[in-house]
Amino acid sequence: MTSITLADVAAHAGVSTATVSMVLRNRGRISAATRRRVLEAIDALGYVYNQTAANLRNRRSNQIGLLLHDITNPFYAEMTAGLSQEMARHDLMLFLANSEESVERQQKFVDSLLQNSAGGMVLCAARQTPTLFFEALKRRKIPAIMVVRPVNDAHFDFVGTDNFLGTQLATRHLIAMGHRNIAFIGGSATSSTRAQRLGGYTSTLVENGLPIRQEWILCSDASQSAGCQAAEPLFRAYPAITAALCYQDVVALGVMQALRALNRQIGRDVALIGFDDITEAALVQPGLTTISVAAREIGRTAGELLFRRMQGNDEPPKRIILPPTLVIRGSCGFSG
Amino acid sequence: MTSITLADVAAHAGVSTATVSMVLRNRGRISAATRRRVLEAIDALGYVYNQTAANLRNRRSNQIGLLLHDITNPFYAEMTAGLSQEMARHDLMLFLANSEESVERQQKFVDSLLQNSAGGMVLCAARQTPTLFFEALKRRKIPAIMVVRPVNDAHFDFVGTDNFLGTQLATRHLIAMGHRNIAFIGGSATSSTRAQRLGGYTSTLVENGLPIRQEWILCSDASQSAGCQAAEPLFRAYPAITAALCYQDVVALGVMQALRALNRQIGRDVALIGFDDITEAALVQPGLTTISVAAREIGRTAGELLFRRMQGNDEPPKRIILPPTLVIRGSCGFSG
DNA sequence: TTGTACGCGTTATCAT
DNA sequence: ATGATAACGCGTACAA
Repeated sequence: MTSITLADVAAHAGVSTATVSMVLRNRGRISAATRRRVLEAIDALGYVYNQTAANLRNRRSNQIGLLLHDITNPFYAEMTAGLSQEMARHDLMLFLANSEESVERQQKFVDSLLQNSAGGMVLCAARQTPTLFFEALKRRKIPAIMVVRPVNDAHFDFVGTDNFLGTQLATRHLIAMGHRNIAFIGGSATSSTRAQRLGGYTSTLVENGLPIRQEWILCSDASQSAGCQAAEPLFRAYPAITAALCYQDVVALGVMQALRALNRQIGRDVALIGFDDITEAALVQPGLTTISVAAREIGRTAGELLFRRMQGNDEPPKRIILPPTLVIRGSCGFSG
Repeated sequence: MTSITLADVAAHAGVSTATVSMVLRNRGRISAATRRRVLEAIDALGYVYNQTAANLRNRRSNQIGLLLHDITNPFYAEMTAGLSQEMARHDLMLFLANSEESVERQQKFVDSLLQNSAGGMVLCAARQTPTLFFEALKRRKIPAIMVVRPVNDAHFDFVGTDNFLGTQLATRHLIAMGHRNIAFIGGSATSSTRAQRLGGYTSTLVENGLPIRQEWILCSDASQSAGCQAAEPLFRAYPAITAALCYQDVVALGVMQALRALNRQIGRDVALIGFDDITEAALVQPGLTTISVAAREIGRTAGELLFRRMQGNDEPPKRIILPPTLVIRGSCGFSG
């Protein structure tokens, strides 16, 4: 099965390899007749274009990489779908890797991308990523878009959501519903995303003359069980709390569990708001009021921007912040 | 930024390119001293291996493709995570594409894989895939593993679950709980997976001397809303139905909605079983009893098998059927 | 439109 | 036992 090469096609069509290459890529000025002959030869021989040879010659491939921590997280799955769609539109191939927050795996993936002459990458960097990683990445001239988790380096493009505004919206909503004792549950203490969300919450409390109570602000891992474990002692210790803003929907789902265990009815005794608007938020009973961050749109936007960068666009780095929206469901009750 | 090549490394270390190549790939007989010199040179020059050049020479890449219809479906996200993990173990790069059931997009992706000399692929073929597609794929010598959706061609390896056994387990469980009037809701009429699941259901009914009522067997799209729309008229028309077996969890979630709208309590008035054991199944209230098909395990297994095929294993095509298990939650009640 | 040097590892064959 | 030589994989783009 000695494969057919572009040279074979050229010979069969009675033209040069340069001509065939130009026909294949719609470049240069080729007469219609020649073009037809070439296309016929390609068809007759069953020629398969060798992208690898082209990539080698071009010193650049049509492959881009997406790094996440966990594709299983519905938020990231949705984002991936958006990016994937955008990549398909431009005939780019998408590499996927899950870091699972491992800096080593992340580094390995990026190294592989470089070895494959990837055209670019979209990264949601692992939590403990050292500054060195970004420094090294900058030196390579490969376009890289950061998503979701902002990076402390203005060199990189970033696409994410307005965390601050998101929790502002949420907190205002709770206050408008009459709540005065609002807890904040979830997130890792070292997360800058959390800092922003926390900021939206605390600043809105202050604006409304409400006190900030440190003991009502909790951290938790990004899982349902962690949310549940964090929430139960909180609500037990402070029965005055009538509402909680959660760092993530998945945490909010855990808080729901805790409240059920405490026999406090969600939407009546306690109002709950999440963040992310994952699919599950619409499925639980009552539905989880949450901040929607348009995960798919983040993916799509990152894809667009990356594509432009790959085309040579060298405007200054951009920070694209997609506006979050409040999605009202049953978990805050429906009274004003 | 003229990049460092293997030849540069060789020059710097005072050896030939062959030697450097052998060091990099741990092949052949290289003395420890030479090896060290080469490694030092690599380090000193900041050499980046050019995988593309290697792929061109090898006429094969370390890249493999995964085709799904929708990464957003939690079942497939989970499977992807399993495959991704397996690929990372073997230093293989994973291409991802969503066909969204489009035969064209699927073909395009596979063509791209061929053009990139992919080492193999894992496919969950689009629903209307023509036989020609598989015929053409067979002629290429590239390993391809089919997952989840079986293909009518014994040439291909397959990894999936035992749909028949799954619905047998589910139906037996319902019967053991005392149900006699059991509906079957969901799936596309043309799906062979559905045929199998339906078979497990009907044969178990027959085994137990229960009648099969065609009007209690419904199709539906794979969405919550479709499940809801299908279920409501059914339960309205046939109040005698006390249990339903759903083609998919996502359909079951819709059926739950419908039952709530009809004021029939799930787990008490009507028992419900799903299929897939997606994350949401554990989150809804009451929890959805379902058939777990170990999505992650399917991905991992497909990855293992693909890797072996890429290593040259040419045993006859395998059909690996992972056993499903019944996961009991609240949606069937807890009485025996 | 064409001729052809080039991108860069790989490995079979040969040398010491 | 170690290492060198050089042909090769195949598309691209520039000079002619």
